[in-house]
Amino acid sequence: MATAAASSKRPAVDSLDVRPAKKTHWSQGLLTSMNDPNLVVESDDRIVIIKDKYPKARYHFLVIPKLNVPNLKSLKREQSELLRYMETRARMLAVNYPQVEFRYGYHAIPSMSQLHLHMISQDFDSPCLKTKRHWNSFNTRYFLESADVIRCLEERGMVVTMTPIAGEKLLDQPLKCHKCVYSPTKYAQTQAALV
DNA sequence: GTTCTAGAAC
DNA sequence: GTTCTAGAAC
Repeated sequence: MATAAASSKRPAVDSLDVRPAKKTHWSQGLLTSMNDPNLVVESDDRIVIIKDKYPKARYHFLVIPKLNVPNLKSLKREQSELLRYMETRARMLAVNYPQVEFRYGYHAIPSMSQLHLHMISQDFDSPCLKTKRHWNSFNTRYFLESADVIRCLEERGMVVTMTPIAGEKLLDQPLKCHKCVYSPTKYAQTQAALV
């Protein structure tokens, strides 16, 4: 009786399952972001383009295939067309930013699961760009040009990247300007302060 | 991937 | 004192 009374008073919304979604491991975050309307900027039957949650430049997007493709290693030769399509969609989006220079590529050893093509403007002006590793992930060979990845897949039937150790080595390299010879050292910083 | 923080380095 | 770094947690 008491139970029946309580349940009859309960508003309809309570009958919906409002339990929070199961916690997923952080490395699966892209699969969540793909479905976040606040992040999605383009979408069709094959791909989703989202804003990077922690943009490392003024414009930083990720093109993600809807097909489950965990990483570069899992790509088969037949899927080079998908990679071409991802780059094409990225370049189509870039048309909206005629004055902005972009690069299109993949991280050699990404931390997040699900293949994602970075489309990043070359200003690298962002409060989220905080560490040497951030910089080097876009400005050393750690950043694999989309065209090179596609060529490799088509010529060799697989994407050849590098070992995690080789990746770490690149991320740990000294900072170096992507436009000129400048390399910020303690000495250079001291001299700059004196000028 | 990010954030936080303790200890090292400056 | 401040800054940098590596490790753990998320």
